[in-house]
Amino acid sequence: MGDHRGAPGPRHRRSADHALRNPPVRGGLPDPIVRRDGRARPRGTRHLLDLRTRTPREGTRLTSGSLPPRFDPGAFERRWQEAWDRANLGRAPDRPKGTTFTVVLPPPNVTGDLHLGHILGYTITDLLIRRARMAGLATLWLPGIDHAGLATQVAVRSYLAKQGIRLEEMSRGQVIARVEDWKRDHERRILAALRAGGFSLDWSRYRYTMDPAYERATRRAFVALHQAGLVYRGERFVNWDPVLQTAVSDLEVEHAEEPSTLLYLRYRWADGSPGGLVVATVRPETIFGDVAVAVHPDDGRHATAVGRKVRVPLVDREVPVIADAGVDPTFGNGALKITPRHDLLDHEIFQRHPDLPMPPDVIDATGRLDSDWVPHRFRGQDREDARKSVTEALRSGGFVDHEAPYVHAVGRSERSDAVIEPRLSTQWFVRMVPMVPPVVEAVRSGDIRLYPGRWELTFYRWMEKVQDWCISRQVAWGHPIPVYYCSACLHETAAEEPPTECPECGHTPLKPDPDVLDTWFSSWLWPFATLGWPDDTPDLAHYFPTTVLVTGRDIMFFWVARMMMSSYFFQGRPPFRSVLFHGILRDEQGRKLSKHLGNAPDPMDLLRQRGADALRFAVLFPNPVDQDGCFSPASMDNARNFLTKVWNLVRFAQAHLPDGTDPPDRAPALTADSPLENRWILARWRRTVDDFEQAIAGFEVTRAAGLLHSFLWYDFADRYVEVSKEALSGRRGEPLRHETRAVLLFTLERALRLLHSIVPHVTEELWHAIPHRGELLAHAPWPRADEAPDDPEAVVAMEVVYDAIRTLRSLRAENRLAPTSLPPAWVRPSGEETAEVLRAQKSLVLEQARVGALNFLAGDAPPPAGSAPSVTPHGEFFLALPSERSRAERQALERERDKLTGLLARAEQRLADPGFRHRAPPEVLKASEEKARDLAERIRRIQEHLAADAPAGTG
RNA sequence: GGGCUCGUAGUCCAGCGGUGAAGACGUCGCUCUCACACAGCGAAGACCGCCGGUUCGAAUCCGGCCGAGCCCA
Repeated sequence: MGDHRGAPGPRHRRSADHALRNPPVRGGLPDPIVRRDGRARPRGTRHLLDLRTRTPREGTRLTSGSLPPRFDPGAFERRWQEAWDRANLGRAPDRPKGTTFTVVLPPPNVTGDLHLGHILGYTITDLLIRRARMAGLATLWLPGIDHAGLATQVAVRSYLAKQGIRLEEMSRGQVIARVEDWKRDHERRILAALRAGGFSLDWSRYRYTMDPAYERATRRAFVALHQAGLVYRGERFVNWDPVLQTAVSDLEVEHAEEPSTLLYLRYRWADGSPGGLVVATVRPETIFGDVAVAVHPDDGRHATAVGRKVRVPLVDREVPVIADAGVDPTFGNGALKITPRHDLLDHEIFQRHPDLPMPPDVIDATGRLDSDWVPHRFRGQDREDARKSVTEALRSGGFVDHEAPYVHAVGRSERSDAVIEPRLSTQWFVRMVPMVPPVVEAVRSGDIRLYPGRWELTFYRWMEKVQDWCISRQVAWGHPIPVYYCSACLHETAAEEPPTECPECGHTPLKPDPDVLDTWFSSWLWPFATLGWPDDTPDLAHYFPTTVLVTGRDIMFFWVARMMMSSYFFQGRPPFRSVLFHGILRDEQGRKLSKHLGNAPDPMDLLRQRGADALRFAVLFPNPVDQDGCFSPASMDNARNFLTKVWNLVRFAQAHLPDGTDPPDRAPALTADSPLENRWILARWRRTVDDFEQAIAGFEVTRAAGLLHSFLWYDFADRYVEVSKEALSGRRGEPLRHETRAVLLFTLERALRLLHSIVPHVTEELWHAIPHRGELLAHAPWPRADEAPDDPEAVVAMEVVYDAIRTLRSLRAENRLAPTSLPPAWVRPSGEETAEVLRAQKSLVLEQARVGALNFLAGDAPPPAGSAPSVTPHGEFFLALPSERSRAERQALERERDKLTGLLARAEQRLADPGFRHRAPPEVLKASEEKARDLAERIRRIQEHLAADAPAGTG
């Protein structure tokens, strides 16, 4: 690989060879919009899924090193991905020296394709990873995929169902073969998307939750927990999915309010006396499994009923009325039918009354009524149908006292949407409670930090009431539970490798457990199993604990919390130092992006049409990633516009940097003669780096992106580039031209380095178009703030200058002066400092405000005749007008006066308050007084100007 | 039932005790000025959800209400 290290330089890039290897994007059509004709272009017609991909104009890309005016991601993204691959960019060192920076990729499920939420998480991570790598840390970003047991089997199941194939009718082996086909297909697509996104992962360490080594880690974990008594098998109530016919964990059940009917059923007295006990239920179909009716012991209404017997409707079976404190006397009539096999609470009550008989299941694993206790006519009916027919039978039998609409929480299976059936069954569980304390302590003490911090509260709450975790699943796709049963002595053996004989009695062969493990039972080992655990590998020693986990907060409990538990149990250490939770992306109407709603753009389409960089920038900015942000066509346009801006900045620089310009190894040394703009842009750059680093330290990635956006666009492009054109032209002398070129190049090159962490391809392409040192931007050193000097004076002075420029430009526009005219202007500065700055930077104001002269008025000089005034905090400005004052100008003055009057009123009110004068800090008081004086003075001057030509008035 | 988050211009969103409430999209003028019309310059547009409280001072802190969403049972 060594001989291919060199990245393609500009020469390589321009070769026709490359143009051929990167043909125009598929489906590209010529752009029908006339580009240079602003008038013909329809306004506001932009679409996210704009399929009119631009065909690169022949010739533009291949001509003499100059970049076309717009960038075409299709022309270079692939090429740089390949260059990074050749340079082994993502490859982490085997023997790292110094600080390491490790992230494990939350492994995408092979269930389906990547969605925008993945792209968001990966973009954030790649930002952190590229930055760490450029900063010289030993950086590992470990990729992988998750077999996603149940979820994938369900996906395959519905895929097959569309072809009329029923998964239930296939053998276990056939199911696995089908799912493996599916997995291969989706793995390929996921990996293609990860590459297309430009994510700098270490592919040499790629892992899959079902590769043999990972399976071994999963078995080791199970056996170790089994030995520790933290994994056990038992008959307990579980959430049963009757469609998929498997148990699922509490987390896989989604609760929602659903309308139903509450039936008040009359259970007649067994002794034949009139009346009976009225029992309320929403599940009449379970009455066949009743073994008692319970009332609260303190419920006076039913005191005499306790101890008597009632008959279960429709079957006439006699059951006792019992008293139990578990009954909620406020529900229905306060009488509860006890169906111990189909309701958790009923089961608890049942257990406190040992004399009650244990009934059979009256609902089977498929959700149908079945058992000797069920009358023949109802057997085989599905729960929903049975509810209707049983209700009907109860009504016609006169058992329904009354009925009422009722809304109650119904649990549905996350995967099949089937209503969960509480079912007593024998399953494997993990005891969670003993695993909680070190995790809670880690978060409390800050050993693991959650970002944003507000999630801590939610995290603790869940931890406090965590329940045992049901980990066995009755499906084919997953890690087999490594337990083997002896048919002779009934001993169960948990072992990493199948034992040949029963360790208790020597019996052979042993029967393996038929179930598989919950997919999260392998995922919760991800941060260390991927690094080689259970072996004592160098990677584990070097790269664990990992640095940060970046993930959606929807899997906080499924995954993040459980990883912490497993890590403290198996490693005695946290799995990561920080967790960054990002939000869920929504569309413009605030809906979750989902395939089902059809509002989820496929990231691959966006990647192909708009490029990885635009997509990456769009998910980070402008909507904050830590909230449930909105992803809209506008964000994509915004990103594209910004990248075009950066692209053109480089084109500008290219045009002004002569061949042979030195690479910007350090910030240019400024002299006492250096112009304000050069001092200012370097100071602004320094502050931008500082702010960027501060934002990243708190994982505020949207703010970080925004800082670069506003620096490059508003400071660098709108101000610095405009201001420096004069110097770059050479009209202000060669020494200044030389210095300005150096400042321009330094600032732009450094900004590309920071920006590279977010939009790697376009920055890499641009970096190679300007003087630089090194083979790849991806390997360039991370900029440091202290490379450039701070210069607070320059920052303040530039603000004063630009206030003046804005004021004069505004006067021009309001008075509709011709763009070419160069009217003279006057200023009466409000203070000596302002006066000094404006005097020193006069030429800058003349140029940027397009005025012919800037004259300074003494404090008492009258306003120049025939001029438009504007009164600002920095002074009074006047612009010469060709004729009398315009109506627009008068209105602007009046508006300004009214606004200032309002402000003054507020300021005076504050100053009139004795409390304020006594309690406010002196500097605040002083500032307020100055402000009020300043406002009053400016209002006075505006009034003068208005009065000066009031009679004319007509403009 | 318990908990969390969010209500700021037409839209998105920043600010989180003293600001003339920042920015973007959109809107309206002017400009195809030799990096960029996917642009530049200028303009209009917000009593910061409502009601109380704390404070000399509240968009910002506290309480209540109303509205939107999410999580857990």
